[in-house]
Amino acid sequence: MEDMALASELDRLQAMARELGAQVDNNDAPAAARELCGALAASVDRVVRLAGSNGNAVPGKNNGQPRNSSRKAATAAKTRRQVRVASVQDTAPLDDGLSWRKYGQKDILGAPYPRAYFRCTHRHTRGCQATKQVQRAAGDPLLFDVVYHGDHTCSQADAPLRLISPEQQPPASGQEQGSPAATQEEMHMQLWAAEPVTPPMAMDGCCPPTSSWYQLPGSYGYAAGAGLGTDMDFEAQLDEFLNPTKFFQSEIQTL
DNA sequence: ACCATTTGACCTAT
DNA sequence: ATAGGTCAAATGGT
Repeated sequence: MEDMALASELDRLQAMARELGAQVDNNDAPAAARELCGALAASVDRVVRLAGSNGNAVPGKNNGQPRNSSRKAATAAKTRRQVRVASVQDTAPLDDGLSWRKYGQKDILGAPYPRAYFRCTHRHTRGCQATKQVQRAAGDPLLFDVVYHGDHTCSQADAPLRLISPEQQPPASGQEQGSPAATQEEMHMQLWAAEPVTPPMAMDGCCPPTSSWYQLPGSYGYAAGAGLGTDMDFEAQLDEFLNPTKFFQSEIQTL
């Protein structure tokens, strides 16, 4: 349907705008370029706003209406985190430094790339229920949408704060593991890394020590961005998109 | 031999 | 009926 195409295009636009923004940020580009980039971002913003508010329910976007309004969704409340990772390198597998085991892959309707399913390696040995899904963003093979759900109960916290020293340990993002306050909540976040040299890494954390997010090394540029095909809140996306200085932005919703 | 990945089948929700 | 998610046998690498 055309809504799908619209959403896809918007996602592409946002992705490209962010990519551009990162480029502009990383290399001290001329002021003109920055300005242009800002204008572009604003334009994309307006388009997204129009699309989202016109009653045009953008597929895959949660326009306020709880898609899973049934009690089933309530009972199945799980933590869920979305991360968008941009790899400027290429299609190298996302490596967040944590032990995941791939257990499936599916072609997703309307998506050019299949979705891969991973679970924690220690699922059986430690009963860790954490899983993640990785899918290439439509239109931009360098963008990966990574969705984590479930709490890591395994103490893979052996994996230290990898963000601090990327070359030693891949970065890991914090999660609310062991944080009871967050267990009933859904956390969406986009994380965007753009670094020409570093290998693509999804900064997830298998078993983060706290619910806070780690500081990111300068070599990574993070920007909030479009949650493509998932129930991202549009306004939140915009806020994040319009605040590139916020390296991180997370929102919490209940399913 | 062990472990991870691949991939078609199967299950479940819509 | 269809799509998304998971299982598990087959396969390959170390």
